[in-house]
Amino acid sequence: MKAAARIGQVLSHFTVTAPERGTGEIASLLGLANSSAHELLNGLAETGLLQKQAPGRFRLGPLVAGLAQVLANTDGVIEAARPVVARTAEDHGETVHVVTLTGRHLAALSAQTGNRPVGVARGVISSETPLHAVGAGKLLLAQMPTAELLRLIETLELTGFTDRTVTARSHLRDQLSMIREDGFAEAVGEWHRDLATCAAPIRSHAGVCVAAFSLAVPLSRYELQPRAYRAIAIQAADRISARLGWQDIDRRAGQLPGGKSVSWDDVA
Amino acid sequence: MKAAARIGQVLSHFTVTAPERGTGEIASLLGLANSSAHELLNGLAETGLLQKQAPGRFRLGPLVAGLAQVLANTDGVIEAARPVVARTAEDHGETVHVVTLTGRHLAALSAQTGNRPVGVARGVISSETPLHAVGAGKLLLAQMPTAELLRLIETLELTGFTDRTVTARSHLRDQLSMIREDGFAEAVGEWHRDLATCAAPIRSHAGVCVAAFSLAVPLSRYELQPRAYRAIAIQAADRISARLGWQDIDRRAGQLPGGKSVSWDDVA
DNA sequence: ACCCGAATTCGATATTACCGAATGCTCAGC
DNA sequence: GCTGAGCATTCGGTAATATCGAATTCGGGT
Repeated sequence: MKAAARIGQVLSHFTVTAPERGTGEIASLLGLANSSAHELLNGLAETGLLQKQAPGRFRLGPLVAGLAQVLANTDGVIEAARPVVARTAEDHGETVHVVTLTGRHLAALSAQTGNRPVGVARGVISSETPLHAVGAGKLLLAQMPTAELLRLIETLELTGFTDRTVTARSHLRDQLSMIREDGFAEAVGEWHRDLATCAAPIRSHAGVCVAAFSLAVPLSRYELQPRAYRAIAIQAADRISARLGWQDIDRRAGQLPGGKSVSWDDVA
Repeated sequence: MKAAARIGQVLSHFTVTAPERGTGEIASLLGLANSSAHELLNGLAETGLLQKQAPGRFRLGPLVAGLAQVLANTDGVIEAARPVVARTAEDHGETVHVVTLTGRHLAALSAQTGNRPVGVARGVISSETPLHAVGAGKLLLAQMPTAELLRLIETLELTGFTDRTVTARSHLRDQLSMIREDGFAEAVGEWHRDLATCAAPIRSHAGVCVAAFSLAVPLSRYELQPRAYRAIAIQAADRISARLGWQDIDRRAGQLPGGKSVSWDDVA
């Protein structure tokens, strides 16, 4: 396997639920010999991508934080989203995320917890979040090029978490095409019984969906006024899109032609 | 060269001032053939550490943002610093950083810009920041194990930026030993003529300095009340240290025995 | 003091990272 | 519309190194 892929795999195993890992742990997770994992991890620790806490205990390192600062300062989406995220979290007191898709996993570009006593932790959106059970996941799936999407769906593990979880592929496909037309996705009690999430697309100047604006709300509050949260998410996403230079010509008349997505990875 | 080190190098070349790079660019920066750089960059883009904007144009990718979120949720220092950073930036309106040392470069663990019309951008602290010309750099140097520090100083490029920059190694060494005793460092107009920075150590429960709390202020405001900023930095750093479990037994009586620093990398 | 599990070291082998030359692509100038 | 320059990209051969398994050391627990 290529070195870059290997290192990506290693780093991806450092998660919110397991932020510290050992040599043997990584070895078995990747199916490598302990000695190989040892060399990898220690190498990464020397460069600063990881940090050695104790012999054989590793965490993500300072270089990650540094790179993230660069990203936060230079990435158009994050930059444009910053004030809107802060404002929305402040105004409504709910947890807010800006999310993209990395391969088959979600990644939070920014996160802000609400200020209410009962609320959702910022950790809900991470690489471990099941795509099919949160609003942002569904929305981002719905924006993918159709061919690629169909291939991906086949390989997704549609774990059932509650009785509301969508576990049938056909059902998911139907939902996604509706979401693509609506420009809005929600998942109410589909992952955790007491969690509701919804999301709206953030579009670049070219009209391509580059991220999702996501709201995570305790179910008890969400079901009091679902329409309101829907409006909040869409409005916030549109505001960010506007800051990215998107001209909302005819939001109601229809979406982009055929949902065609331009990605340079498609040249394969 | 080892793969981990190579990849660290590549990523480190994506900076605030040059957030987007091309194949040939990286190749010449690392002294590789174009084809090698090509394979590296595209590999990284596939894993999500980088993002391909156009053929041959790369930026940091969503995986970096995701990892940073993990770090922000699980790293004790960042976690403990979050409220203090927010509070300090809010109260005084100045730009605030939490900084560590990665090899020979600074890395910002968190950053918050002030809200004043005239203020310092958050980008001041990055891997490109000269160690010897900002408070955080000096402070972190001063906390290093002595032997390692002396070796590092010899290899530092003490570029002169203004007439106040410390460019003599002997002068720097003297300053650093004072800083270690004081538990405070400042750099007034040593990098940019109109910039003042100061920093105080953040200590873990074991008393080891794990990061620096840094204040970046326009010189015009700083020189009005330098003592006040000093107090703010020290107080904030101490507050964070307290949240990390540090018992400040005798701050005035003296520092840690000999400034001995425990690092698992020292076993070499 | 002893033992057990896990990390680390070490040498042999297969993988792949690297290079240089040839090709393809995009854009600027004519 | 054509041509040329500067890139990125592809490809095959070679040298470097990632990987493995066994032996050793280290640290925590009894």
